[in-house]
Amino acid sequence: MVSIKDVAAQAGVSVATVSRVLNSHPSVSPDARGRVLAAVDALGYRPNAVARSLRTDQTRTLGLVISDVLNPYFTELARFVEEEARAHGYSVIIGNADERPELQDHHVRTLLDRRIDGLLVSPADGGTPLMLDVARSGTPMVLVDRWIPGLDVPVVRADGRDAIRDLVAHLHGLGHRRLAIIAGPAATTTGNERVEAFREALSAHGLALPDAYIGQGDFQADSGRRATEGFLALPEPPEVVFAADNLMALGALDAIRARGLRVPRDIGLAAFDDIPWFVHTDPPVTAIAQPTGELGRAAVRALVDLIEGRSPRSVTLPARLVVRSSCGEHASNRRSNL
Amino acid sequence: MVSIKDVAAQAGVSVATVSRVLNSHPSVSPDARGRVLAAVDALGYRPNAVARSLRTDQTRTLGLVISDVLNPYFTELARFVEEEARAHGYSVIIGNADERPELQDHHVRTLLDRRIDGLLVSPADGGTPLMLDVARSGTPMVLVDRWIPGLDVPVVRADGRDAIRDLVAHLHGLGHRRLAIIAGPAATTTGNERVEAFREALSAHGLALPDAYIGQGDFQADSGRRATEGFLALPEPPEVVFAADNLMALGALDAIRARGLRVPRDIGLAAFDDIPWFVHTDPPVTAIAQPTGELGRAAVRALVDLIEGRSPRSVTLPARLVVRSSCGEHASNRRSNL
DNA sequence: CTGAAAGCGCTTACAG
DNA sequence: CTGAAAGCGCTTACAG
Repeated sequence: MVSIKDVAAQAGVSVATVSRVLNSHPSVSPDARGRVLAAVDALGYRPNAVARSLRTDQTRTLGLVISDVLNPYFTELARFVEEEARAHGYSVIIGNADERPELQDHHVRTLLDRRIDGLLVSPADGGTPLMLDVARSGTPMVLVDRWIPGLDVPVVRADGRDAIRDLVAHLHGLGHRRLAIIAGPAATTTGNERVEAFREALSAHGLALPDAYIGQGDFQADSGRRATEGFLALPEPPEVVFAADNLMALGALDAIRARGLRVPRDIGLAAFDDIPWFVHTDPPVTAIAQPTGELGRAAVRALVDLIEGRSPRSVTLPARLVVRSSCGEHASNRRSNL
Repeated sequence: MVSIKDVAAQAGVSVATVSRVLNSHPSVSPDARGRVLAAVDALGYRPNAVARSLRTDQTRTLGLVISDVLNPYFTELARFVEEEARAHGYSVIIGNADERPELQDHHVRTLLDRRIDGLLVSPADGGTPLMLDVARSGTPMVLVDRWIPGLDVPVVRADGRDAIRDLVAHLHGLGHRRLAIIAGPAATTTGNERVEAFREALSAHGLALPDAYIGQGDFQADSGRRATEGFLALPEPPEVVFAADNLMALGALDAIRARGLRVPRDIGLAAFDDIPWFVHTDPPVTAIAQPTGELGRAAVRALVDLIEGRSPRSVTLPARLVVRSSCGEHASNRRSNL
């Protein structure tokens, strides 16, 4: 590998001068600059980012630890995060926790060892000891989507409360009364909140949320499958199942189909997180859409603020209900919705 | 940040000794080891990976540049790559090219600047000058999914030829004769090959592939939409459209639905790449499945071989046809397929 | 405007 | 078994 020394030799200047032109420091003579640039070009020199990081104590890199790459919601989030980071001159390294706290911690540790400048995480649970340490250590950190109660760290997330209320109103209007939910892990805020918001919305309509109608999931497809099988085996199964994320909705569809039942004729289905495929599923799935792009961008902006010494505030954006036909339709609405 | 010096001071040994116990070098007295470990623990010391990399000239990091993170096929590939890399003691940094050669090059350059130990890429086109340079420079590199003609670099990919032949036989058996394809970019090998395999399979049945039945796509949804609109506007539209990846199939479904048409009644649809949602689309989509997990694992193994001085060979794995109902069904088959 | 020198945090021959 | 020292490739006061 050609190093700064080679460039200096070729240009007939010191490495200090080479470094200055590379970092566009003002005090370099046009002549020296020209010779350096020519040498860089001739040699195909590229500065060693590792050495530079060691010296400057900054890597211009952000770490992003997401709960599950296979979840299209997080994939999309990751894409926007990278895009915004790039616009600010940062690269991002993604770690996939697969919804497992130990794997999350493994990635956090690796990222810290690499001395990333800041950390973006959607915690896989309520806060491992490591996560608490990191927060206390002063490493710039921002939480996305999910947060850790009691941690004084900026949080960028969507609030699904209103959308869930709209969903329940929609279901109630359709005549459904037995409504069930497949929840995420109780240790995650999104796991809890969605259940609580659902429960409150139900009670506003005088409906209860019995324990049997709360399926315990982990945000992955298999758990949606199992929870749905549980519901279907009940003496009085729910009329509609609300899956707290899109993968559990996929699992629910699997289970319903395996039983030979049809949506929405035999049972309705709705999901948190909207994805392009929901338009083409059989039937199209009613879902709650998050402003994913905005979330990703806001999270990066908050983290960069933190890194550069400013004090960002938490950001909460509204989610919104997208009605399709998976919960049944009003007679008057038939054929009106694509 | 606590450094190796702090640990040495606390343990009452030299930094050399600390380094030795950290790297489990044999010649360290049990006593010294004990004191170092205690100091590491007390101080919460974590070695600085940046400094270590600079010194050892290895980062234990692999770069993975994929064509499009939003494509579930590549997301899955990335997940398996990370898993296998972790098993070999490597981290991976993912770069998303969004099917754009300049963005791909940006990531390759960044990755090289970070001195990753090896590069895994599914090229966004036929080979930018940078890619050719990298290959020639001797940087350990393995191509996945797509490759660059004329480049002497190991390639790990699936061969869809047989599966495409099976698909065409299936379509022919169903009575379809006017078969169209939405191709990927001509500059990609997967873009070309799938068209050529399709054309050959057609000719084996005495069918031609007219230019009007070749839609030019770019592996992303929008292009599938546009190509399908083109097909539907033809005086004699095709009976079946074969999309060369799952995102273009999504676009095709959008276009078909927007026209008020139904699959497979009005037009059939098949796709390269199988994804979980295809089971639940309306109708379930006949697709060609790649052995994604095996591809990801084999690619990492090949790259690690290269890095460690062994000489891996290219790997080609078969893809396979998964018949569902999006192309119509034999009368005898009705109701037999879930 | 320029260069010599120190130093970032490690690892690793070398000498003892 | 252990430590002093060199060096990886940079950047940046400091002096001129």
